[in-house]
Amino acid sequence: MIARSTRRTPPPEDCPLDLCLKFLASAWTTRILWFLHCGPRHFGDLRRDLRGISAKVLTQRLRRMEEQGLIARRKLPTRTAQVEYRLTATGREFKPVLDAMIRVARRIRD
Amino acid sequence: MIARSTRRTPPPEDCPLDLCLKFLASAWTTRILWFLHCGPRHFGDLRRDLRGISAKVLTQRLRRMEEQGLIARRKLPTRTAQVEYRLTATGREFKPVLDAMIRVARRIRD
DNA sequence: CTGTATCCTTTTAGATACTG
DNA sequence: CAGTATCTAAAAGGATACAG
Repeated sequence: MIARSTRRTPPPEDCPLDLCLKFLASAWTTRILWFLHCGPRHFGDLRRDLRGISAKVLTQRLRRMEEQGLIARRKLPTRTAQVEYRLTATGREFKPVLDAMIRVARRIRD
Repeated sequence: MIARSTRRTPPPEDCPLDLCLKFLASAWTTRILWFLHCGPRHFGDLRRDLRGISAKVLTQRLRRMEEQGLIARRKLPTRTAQVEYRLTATGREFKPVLDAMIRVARRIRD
């Protein structure tokens, strides 16, 4: 016997999973997506949503997500500086993943 | 007008998303789950599956996943030391999340 | 084959102070 | 309100050598 194994071969390395993970690499990123699914939110709203996140890190995550095309940034023409973030069409594509995460979490918790 | 905002309030902080993220925090973890969904695999098989992972990091991830109850470790009674890792029932619960990740990745890629 | 031990780098994040 | 700047810490990961 020469063949070293008859085990099933794993999926190819170009698995789309890797692509998805490039987007969800940070725990904060996933949470930001979640909160924006409720609708557009201001920078300050997100800071309150994501209790504990620092302004620096929030800015970093938002900039990254903007580069990736997940969210869009818009300055509001208000008196005091205000900025609104909203999901792009691409960003909305992740909803099924978040829903699946929530479902499995509930099952494990119970 | 005193209320500072009429914006939708975000979901409660005990969102199950956080629980799920505790499991999928590492990119390697998600990939390991994926490969184990094909069936039980040896330590060396996983090293080849996860091209680029070091033995140290693979061990770290596997130990952590074992503690979390995602996988089970079993020493095989072979002549040379061999260890098999397989998903637990809890580990299998994550399949829908992985599937959703793959679907969105494919949509974004195209 | 399945790890452990060391050392080092990168990424992520927190704290704090400050600005337009 | 929405950031920037700076410094620091913790976590994740890589490389290499070595062990049972």
